[in-house]
Amino acid sequence: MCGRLACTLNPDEISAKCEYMSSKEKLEKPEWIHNDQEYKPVFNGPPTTVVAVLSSNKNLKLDKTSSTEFCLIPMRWGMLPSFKTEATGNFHTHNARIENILKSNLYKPSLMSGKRCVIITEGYYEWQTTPGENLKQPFFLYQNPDGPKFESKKNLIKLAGLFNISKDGDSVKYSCTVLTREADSSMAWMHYRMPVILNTREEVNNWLNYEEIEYKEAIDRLPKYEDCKKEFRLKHHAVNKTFVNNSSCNEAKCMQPAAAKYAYLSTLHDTNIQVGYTYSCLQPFHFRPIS
DNA sequence: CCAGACGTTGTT
DNA sequence: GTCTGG
DNA sequence: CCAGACGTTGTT
DNA sequence: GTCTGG
Repeated sequence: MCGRLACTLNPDEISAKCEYMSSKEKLEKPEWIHNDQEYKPVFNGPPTTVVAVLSSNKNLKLDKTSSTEFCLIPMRWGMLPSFKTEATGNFHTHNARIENILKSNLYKPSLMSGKRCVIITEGYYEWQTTPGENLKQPFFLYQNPDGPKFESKKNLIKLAGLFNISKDGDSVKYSCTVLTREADSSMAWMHYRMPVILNTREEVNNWLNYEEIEYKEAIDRLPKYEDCKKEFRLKHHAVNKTFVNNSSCNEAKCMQPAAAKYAYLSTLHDTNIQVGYTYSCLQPFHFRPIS
């Protein structure tokens, strides 16, 4: 899941939509930190794309700290392990299972050093697989009260993640990964995993404020999709597979609604999902069937 | 002791 | 089939 | 996530 | 770096 995303807002728009309550009880817009990676708006971004990431500024190993408590910083999506220095090969992870992060050698160092972050997206893509058929229908998932009018009132989807800082020759590279968990029953028809989504300021603060909230507590406080308010539930529509499947096609048409290629998909799924809705033919997969 | 792994995804 | 690159 | 490569020789 | 397996 969560292997392709979109974020078409410019840096200033993102900052405005990431306003948070500071420790002085004031609303603050996070300042952008500049490194040698560069965030650019993206319509169809695969792992390795540079994404906008919100983090506490205190664990970023900066020469000077930013003027805001939280800040935005460009990071490579696809976390490089902390134990690799220099040319890291291609060992990276763009998703991290929340079930595994506490016992994993890869993620424990990030958790222990407070490298918790929020990956800023406008939406993400998911490919629905159908058992027994070699067909995959891509969908775009997003939070936009106006539906698919991408020009106005864009709402962001904030994904809980972890990050790392690794040496890359003479420079320093920031990289991050998105936490995933089993999909809620209303989402399972599309895919059996989903990202951990943060909606409220409190949820964002719980995850980023690593000095006040230690990692085990922070993980416990991560919200479950099935508990989120109706206004935060994701919308979706089918998208054009010819465009979206090709990660080199970084164009707005990737996000546009398209007819699902197969009749059963368009009749059952080409509407916004309802809370509690389950598509009985596509239960979550399991690694091994019980029985 | 040293060597080698360290991850997710999909999927039946 | 499996790895790399986008 | 998907798409595309998957190789050697000789050498400006 | 740190844990597991030999």
